[in-house]
Amino acid sequence: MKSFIRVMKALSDPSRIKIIKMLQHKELCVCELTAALGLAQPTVSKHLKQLEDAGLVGFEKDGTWVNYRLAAESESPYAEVMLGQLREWLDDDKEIVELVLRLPSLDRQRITAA
Amino acid sequence: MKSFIRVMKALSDPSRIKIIKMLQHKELCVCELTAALGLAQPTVSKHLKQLEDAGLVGFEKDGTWVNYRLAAESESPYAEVMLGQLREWLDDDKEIVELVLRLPSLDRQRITAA
DNA sequence: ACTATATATTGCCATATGGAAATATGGCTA
DNA sequence: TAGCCATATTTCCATATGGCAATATATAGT
Repeated sequence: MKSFIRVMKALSDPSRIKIIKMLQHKELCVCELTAALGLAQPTVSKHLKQLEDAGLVGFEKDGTWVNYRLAAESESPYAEVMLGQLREWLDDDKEIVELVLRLPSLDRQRITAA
Repeated sequence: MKSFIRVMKALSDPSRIKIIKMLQHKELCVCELTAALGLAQPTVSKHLKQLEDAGLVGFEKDGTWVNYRLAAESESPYAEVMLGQLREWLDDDKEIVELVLRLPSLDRQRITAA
């Protein structure tokens, strides 16, 4: 029950859903997610931790950068199913559409410069 | 997005999940759910309202009793899918098993008497 | 109408949660 | 080593949430 609740709670926040929907298109580092969401960096890190604890995302370190991606084979069956469902859901949500449209122009180099 | 979040939030609480898992077996009135969960009646009513707002349950009034059931054809596609998934999930959870085992002995008449 | 009963609503409290600012950590690079 | 940069952790605040007690509402039955 606890692991199930963890997944549901992780999926109960718009910011975390936006993160998942962006990660459907490509891996992103924390600074890119931070810029895209318009939130403070610690806030994004906290969200990512919750998503990771739920088995929804994973990451790979690349120097100082940490690239997050959707969990491929999660330990949680709930996470796997929900990630599958989320592939079909919310693609037409206004906020999601706008975020995804801006994804190609997201560049960690430019973000740093700014 | 809002309707999706509503469903996820509704499914983020153990008590509400227990309600759904019990309703998979039979319709139940508020007093039966209250007795089964060991919570105060207003607490259960509030949970039921959240489940209803999410499109997860419906009810039918029968005199003073109100019988709750799982939503058959929900307005929310998210609710429908999640109810389907929950048919397959958590059946082996210890707390759920115990609740379901006690379901047959749940009798609204006896509850009133006590 | 009056009473009793099942449920809903309201008000309140303790804890959980999302957010930002400040600080700590860890890995480059000079 | 020093210093910088990306990320993580800590701390704090405002709001949200789950719980109960008290009260309101509604429907029987007398």
